[in-house]
Amino acid sequence: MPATIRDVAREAGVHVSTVSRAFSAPGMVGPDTRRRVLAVSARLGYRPNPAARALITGRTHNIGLIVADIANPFFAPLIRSAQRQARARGYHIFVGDTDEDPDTEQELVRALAKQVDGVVLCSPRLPNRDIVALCEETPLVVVNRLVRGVPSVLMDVATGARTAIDHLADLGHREIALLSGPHASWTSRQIRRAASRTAERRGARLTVLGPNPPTEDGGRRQAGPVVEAGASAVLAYNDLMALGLIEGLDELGVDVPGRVSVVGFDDIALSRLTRPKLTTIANPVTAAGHAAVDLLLQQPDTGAGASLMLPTDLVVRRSTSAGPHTSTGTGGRR
Amino acid sequence: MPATIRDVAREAGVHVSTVSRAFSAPGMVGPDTRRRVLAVSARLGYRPNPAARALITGRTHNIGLIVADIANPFFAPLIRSAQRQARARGYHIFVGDTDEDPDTEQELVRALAKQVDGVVLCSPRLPNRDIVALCEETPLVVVNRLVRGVPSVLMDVATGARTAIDHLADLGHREIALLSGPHASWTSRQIRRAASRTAERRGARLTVLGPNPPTEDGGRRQAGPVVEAGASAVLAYNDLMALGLIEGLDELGVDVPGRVSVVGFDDIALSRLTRPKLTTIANPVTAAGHAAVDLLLQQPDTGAGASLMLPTDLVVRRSTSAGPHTSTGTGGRR
DNA sequence: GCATCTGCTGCAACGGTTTGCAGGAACCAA
DNA sequence: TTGGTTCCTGCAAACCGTTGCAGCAGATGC
Repeated sequence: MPATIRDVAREAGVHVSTVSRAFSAPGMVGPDTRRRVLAVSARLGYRPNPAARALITGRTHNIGLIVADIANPFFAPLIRSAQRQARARGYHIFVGDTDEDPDTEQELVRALAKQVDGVVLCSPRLPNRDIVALCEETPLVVVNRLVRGVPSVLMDVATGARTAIDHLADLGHREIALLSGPHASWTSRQIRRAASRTAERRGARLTVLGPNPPTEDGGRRQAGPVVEAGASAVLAYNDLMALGLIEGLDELGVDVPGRVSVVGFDDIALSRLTRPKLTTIANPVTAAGHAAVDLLLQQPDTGAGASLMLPTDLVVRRSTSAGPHTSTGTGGRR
Repeated sequence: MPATIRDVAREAGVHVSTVSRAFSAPGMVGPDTRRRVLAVSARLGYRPNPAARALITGRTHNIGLIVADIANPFFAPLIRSAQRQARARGYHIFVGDTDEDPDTEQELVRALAKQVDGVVLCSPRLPNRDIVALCEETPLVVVNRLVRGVPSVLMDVATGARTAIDHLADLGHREIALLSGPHASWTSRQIRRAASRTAERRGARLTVLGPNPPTEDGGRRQAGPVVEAGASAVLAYNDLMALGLIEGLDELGVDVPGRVSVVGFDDIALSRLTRPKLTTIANPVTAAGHAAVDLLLQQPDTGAGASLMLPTDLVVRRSTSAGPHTSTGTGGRR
């Protein structure tokens, strides 16, 4: 029903190859021929069929974007910026939601592989080995995970965690709890390691609570354990958990930041809107989405393996305050 | 490089058509032939190329999903549930972000049209006329808009708005402000009309403030105007605006719900996490995403034009309280 | 034993586009 | 006029599957 290249060719009195070239290699056809072809195309509403084009060129001008959970506000800006950047470069994007399930993740990549020029895999839950295998089947860029030989976009969560613990230690906290994320999360491991080290260096005790689902509810459930652990400060794997925790603590009558300080991770949009406003480590998600697409599309040029580390940032708001060991001597007063 | 149907045919010692049928019409090939073909396919990692398949069958098994803003938390669950339902039915989804721009919206539908079996258009900003035109080019389902002849999924925002105003009137509010949404939003018009009527019926005065961008910032900016208008209660076009407004009022030293009651719209996930927790009209977004996909995929059967109206729900939390005209006589005390 | 039917498989056209190759016209220089 | 360019256009193969049709073998019916 929609016009094909043949319809245009017939109507314009030229061969189909000329029509094709009028679109994809404008310099190769005579100016007046080109004008005529374009005019006819417009009149007939002709648009080249991407599937047919892909079949022969091997380039689909589509990319796949796979995340653990589309509805997680952490990913929303990433998807948005990836989509925007893709579109700017003439690409469309497929999104896939793995629901935190590694098998779905793998299956999704494979299913998409044939209809995309590459896949951006965000916060994968798959073991490295499988990611490498997928990488051989289709161009791949991984976000939030370091995999040897696979180009990746990372956010410097280790430094973020260090900064967060330093911030809490500076405030005089010595009993700190860490709400860890999903077991398969590389980010969570990074945070945990950096937090442990920093806590040790600062002479604070770090209690790791988890793994937890990276949701509000995952945080709320740890409210009890947090007070039992006697922590005066908490670093959460992400803002959602931090907010859930604050919620849970509130239900227990524990004031934040009065009795417990809470630091989140990500700086999702809503952490500015809660009360108390959340102190958190800002993750450069928008930049990451943009960068992942760029990396994917230029991949053949630069060669695989290029990785990118984006900086994180401590944003101090109102969910942290001075702890029991505030050193009035050297730390100054607040 | 990836295996094609011909590789499998050669390796299995059968004709390509047999391989094809082994996948798409298993009953038509002999059982042992089928087994052999499948075994070879597995060994070679063969998967039918969807583009080639689409070229001849005319079905891509993809659908397009277009929203005004992916990062808006209202759409996230919708995208998620649409993706899930699509996948359950063997479809993948493209997402497009129009950035609230009608032209982008139209262009996106057209660009996607050839590579999808249909498009779900959410909260379109395009005039009805253009939507009808698009509908003739590709199967279309519209969410949050009623367009004659185009199948649509609606949420009963009119009833929602009525319920909200009734709630506020019941609480004794007589000066109510409405923060309207984007000018091109059908939903916003519906809300406005229903709110006006209800306010009139209840003897309350409704001041319409807007149009506003449907964001936190759009709400914050109206904090001043709200107090100037002397309103003791506000209904916002969406939760984001409501939260922004509360934020703005807080900066002005106006307590919510002490001096001003605020009702939001949508019941996005985070409205449970703010303080005060937001009273809002819950929109059945997840159901809508699911339904839109179903409607789109069964479209040829039921014929176009089928529309679906999903119910909304008032969720009373802590951002509303008794107003100046509390009728202690009939309304009971609180 | 012959015609008929059923079940499986092969053949070849087809879908819409791209692209290497070749041919033709117009141009220039000698 | 001839030979060599340069530009433009047409031809046809190719991409990877699907599907209507025909053929063939074996089984069935009489």
